[in-house]
Amino acid sequence: MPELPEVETVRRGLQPHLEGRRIARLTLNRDGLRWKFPPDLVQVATGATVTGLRRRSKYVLLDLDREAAILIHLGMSGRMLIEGAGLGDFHRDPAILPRHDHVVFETDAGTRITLNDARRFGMVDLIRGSSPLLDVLGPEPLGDDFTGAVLAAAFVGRRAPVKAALLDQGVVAGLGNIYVSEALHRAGIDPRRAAGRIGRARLDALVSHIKDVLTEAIAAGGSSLRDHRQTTGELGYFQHSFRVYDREGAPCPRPGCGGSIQRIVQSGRSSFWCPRCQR
DNA sequence: CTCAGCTCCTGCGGGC
DNA sequence: TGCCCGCAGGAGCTGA
Repeated sequence: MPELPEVETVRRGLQPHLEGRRIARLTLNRDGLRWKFPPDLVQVATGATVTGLRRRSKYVLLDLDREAAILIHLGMSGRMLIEGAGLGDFHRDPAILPRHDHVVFETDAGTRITLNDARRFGMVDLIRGSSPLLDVLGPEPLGDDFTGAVLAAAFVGRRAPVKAALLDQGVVAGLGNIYVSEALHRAGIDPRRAAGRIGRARLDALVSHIKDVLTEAIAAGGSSLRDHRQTTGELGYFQHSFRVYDREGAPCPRPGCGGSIQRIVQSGRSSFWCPRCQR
């Protein structure tokens, strides 16, 4: 499901239900996801008040009124569902199976917030101050400190394809398979090109297109692939704005290009691009 | 250090 | 209709 825009959409959906609320109960329905849950998670969370929700890369962080924060990563298939008092007729999609409800928060407002993750690639951790998971991350792509100069420095000497380099969360934090393809198409860059062999002007443009596509996707409530929903159950609609992702064989949307979208596999993952206008 | 491949896990859609 | 295969939004780990 989630790249940066989807995670930001989740954070915004959770915020009114968690910020300033006390966690009345935390229920773990298994001993972990990708990794085991920390042993003191329930004890630390129970009774704590959530003072704020942050996002870093694809992580959501729930700051608690004690020296700790709950870190959540949704992996590939994680979803946060909000149900309960005062939320009207929340219709739970029958495709979201209750057997994958792994973590359930209940707040003092009577709201139930459930992490459902079929593939269990997600993570829930408790962090004090920093965390090795966060320490390795590069700059936020929407931050002022993510610039063409920074990207150029990160790409020096790198012979990996730019597609793979942009998926490296240590280079820039939060891009995933969809938005990398979209940004490279907008920038007119061949995804196979060695990262270290892209000129500075083109990197400046690439940075600008990355910011644009992420900003547009957040404004649209993210992308809904398969049955991913926002926390409210509504669909994000940015998938209708994809120019290349999952559009193999479609005409290139760049005006006057006339090419057609191709799918190739790089490091085991699909890339979508137009061989005519991406060089 | 860098990089490609493998791995974790379940569900779904397409092809036969 | 039913089964099998490939593929899916991530990212840590391994070994070359």
